[in-house]
Amino acid sequence: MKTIVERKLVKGAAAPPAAGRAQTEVQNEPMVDFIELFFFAYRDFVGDADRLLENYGFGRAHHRVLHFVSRRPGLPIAALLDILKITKQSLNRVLKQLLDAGFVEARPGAIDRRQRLLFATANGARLAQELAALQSERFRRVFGELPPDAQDAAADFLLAMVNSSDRERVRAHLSPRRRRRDEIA
Amino acid sequence: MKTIVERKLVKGAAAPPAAGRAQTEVQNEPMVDFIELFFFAYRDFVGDADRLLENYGFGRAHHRVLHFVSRRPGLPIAALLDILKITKQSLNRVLKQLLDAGFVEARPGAIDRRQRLLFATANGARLAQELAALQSERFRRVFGELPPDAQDAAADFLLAMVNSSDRERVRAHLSPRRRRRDEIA
DNA sequence: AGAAATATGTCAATATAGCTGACGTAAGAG
DNA sequence: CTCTTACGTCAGCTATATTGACATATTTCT
Repeated sequence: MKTIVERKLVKGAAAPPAAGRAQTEVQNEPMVDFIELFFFAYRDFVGDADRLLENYGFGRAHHRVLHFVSRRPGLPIAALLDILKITKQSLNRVLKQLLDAGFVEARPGAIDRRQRLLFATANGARLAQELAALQSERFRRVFGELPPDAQDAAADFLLAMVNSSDRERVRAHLSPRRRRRDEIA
Repeated sequence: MKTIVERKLVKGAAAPPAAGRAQTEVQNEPMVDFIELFFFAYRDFVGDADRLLENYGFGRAHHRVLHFVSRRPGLPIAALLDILKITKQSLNRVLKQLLDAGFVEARPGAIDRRQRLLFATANGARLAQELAALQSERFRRVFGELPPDAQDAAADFLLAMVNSSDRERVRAHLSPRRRRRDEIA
């Protein structure tokens, strides 16, 4: 029986079809490097935590929720949804698992009792810290290999990459030392 | 006070192991900032392309395949799997759609005819370029807002973030100008 | 007070992107 | 001629996301 493979193959391998391609913009070219670098860097960055999370039966979604809840104690649901840019239905499955497992807890808001404010439990904080330690190792290695000003440069670069609509909010949650860096603007 | 800003990489120079607990504590804190910055930066970076891809009925998976096929004409399946770190079954669904849609084509290898070498078609190259242009815009804005040396600093940073096992291969695919930057072995 | 808006939960159906395991086939390598 | 490699494919499963509809408190507005 003839396979689909044979049908799809183009007979007589010769020159690539789009042979004369893409000399279009010279200034465009170097940015393609960044697209690729960013992909690989992020791929390996998240890969670290993934292995640890498996031991707990959690995935990346749980990691993100736990991270932000632990970093922003008392975070309301709506704020978390806005950070993650997902729907409440998506969040709910993951959040419920974290609540059931006792890594996160929710308390009704004191001012607005419709809100459920999220907090990491002791266990949750411990796991969050374990995960952060793992990923911090990578950053520490990286900055150990680079000149001393690389940390500030990287922080500036990453912050600039964020959509301007969210940039100030992201910056507001950096540690005070780093946040102060470009308040001179 | 900093004396000289050394831009060259300190290769293989093992970072000093934790000198003291107090310092570890201090160094730990800012890294959490980077974890968060990296998340937000990547979230918005990929968000750009997602909107364009919807018009074609494609997702991120298609984007990644198209990107690497277009950047590495004649890429064999196995190499693509290794780059993406996914299984062939996962790749196959996505790749088949790109083949059927005429954005990618496969030719048997000239040396090893078991291989299917992947190429972007003219249409595929056009879409890849459109996507790259979109994402390049963000980088161009970012580097427009930062000092002139930020571009090299960002490239060094991102490359250092990649697992050492893949770093040389990633670097080998950078544009020659950038690749030459730290060939000082 | 009553209506409207808000914050959240939930049910159902669906899409996408990944996975493991098992099996098949053509072609290179020993 | 066997073994291995490079790939395709079937089947079934999981994780993460989506849209749409509806329910329930609680706050806010008129």
